[in-house]
Amino acid sequence: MKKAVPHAPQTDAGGPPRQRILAAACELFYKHGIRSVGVEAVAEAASTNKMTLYRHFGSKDELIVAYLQQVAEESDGRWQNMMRSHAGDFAAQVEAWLGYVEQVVSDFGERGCPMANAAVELQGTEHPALRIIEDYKARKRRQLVAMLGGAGYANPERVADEVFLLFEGARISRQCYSVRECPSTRLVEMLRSLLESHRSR
Amino acid sequence: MKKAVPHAPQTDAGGPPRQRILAAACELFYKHGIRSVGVEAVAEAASTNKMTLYRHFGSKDELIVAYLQQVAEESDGRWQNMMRSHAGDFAAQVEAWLGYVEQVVSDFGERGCPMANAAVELQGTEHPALRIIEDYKARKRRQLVAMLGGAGYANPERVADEVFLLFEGARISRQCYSVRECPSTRLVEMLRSLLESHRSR
DNA sequence: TGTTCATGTTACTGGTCGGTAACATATCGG
DNA sequence: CCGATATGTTACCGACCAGTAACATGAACA
Repeated sequence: MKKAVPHAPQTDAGGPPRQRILAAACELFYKHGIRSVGVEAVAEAASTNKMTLYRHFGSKDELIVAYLQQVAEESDGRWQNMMRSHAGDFAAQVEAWLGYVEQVVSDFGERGCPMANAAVELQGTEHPALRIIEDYKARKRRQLVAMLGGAGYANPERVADEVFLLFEGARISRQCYSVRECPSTRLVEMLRSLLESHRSR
Repeated sequence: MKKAVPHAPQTDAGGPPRQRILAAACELFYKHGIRSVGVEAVAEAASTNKMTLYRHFGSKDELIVAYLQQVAEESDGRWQNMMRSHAGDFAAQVEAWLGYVEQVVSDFGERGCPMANAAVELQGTEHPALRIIEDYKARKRRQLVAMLGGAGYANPERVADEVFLLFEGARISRQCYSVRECPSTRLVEMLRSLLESHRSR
């Protein structure tokens, strides 16, 4: 097995240690995966040390949980901002979300959905983080259904599921394809025509 | 970190050691992930020992490569059988493939695409297995395009990509959702209506 | 000034894991 | 029967890693 992160870069950035540690964990866990990143590497990247890390997070498992909670919080916050800044205008909400999707899927640093990746790495265990992932995905689905329902789509659950699977598939595909061939480059246009074909009938 | 596979079950089954080892690796790597399964566990599950394993596979990395090659071989074989047994009848080929998808997605033991899972676990490294994954996915895409093109769909690349992302998304979702809510349960009907809407126009 | 509390530092433990050495056993072809 | 070749067995090494102990430092605050 190759080591994923031999010498962690100092992704410092100030702020209290707990915050720096969490930020470093977010970056490293996402980039290299949960299992292949050691707590020492996280502490180093946060410009601190293992002891301080363990004073804030009782164990690596707790840190993983905190990492996923952080991801969920950021994602939920982003969603709420998006919905609020187009409150009432459902079409604009959908459009804003498509913009976000476009951005995610074309990001060079895209390494898939952090939640899905974590689920893969923790499969077959009873890690408490799995609960967070499940809740997160269910919540995301509900949000999508609500938005599409508001926008007047006939079968919002059905459309949401389809949209969801496409997005999910696109993100995981970014790790399996050479950049040139990855079908995720056409995701947004797929979503557009999918939504078009389910337009409020 | 929780251990994923504390005591490997003896999934014996006869045959020469190399074959048993590979079979055990396939099962364990798929069930619990690559990183969390040790070579000792694989050897035990194959009713042999570490030394014999290392005589056939020079390292764990080689075993991982062999595992993914095996997965690819099986998948390619399945595809060819499916295509051959309905040679000439493209509609029947599509139908057979949908049957396969249905089976995969409703399998209780489904833990996502082994290739995609491996890609997640190896992200950020330069593991030789990544090459195999990339080739595999590109090949799968070509096969799908060929089948759909034969079946007379107007934009086979476009349809294939969409079908692909849906399938990929469905498989990864099985690891993120509680069984009841997983949108993958509706995958096949999604695929059907998607194909229907692109019917040879 | 002196106390307190968070943080830094070093060194360590115990366990796991990939990989190897050395030797024993078994099987099979000549 | 003999020797070659594959396999089993045991023990070990070195690296890594999660987690802890003990102590030093430094800053805020009374």
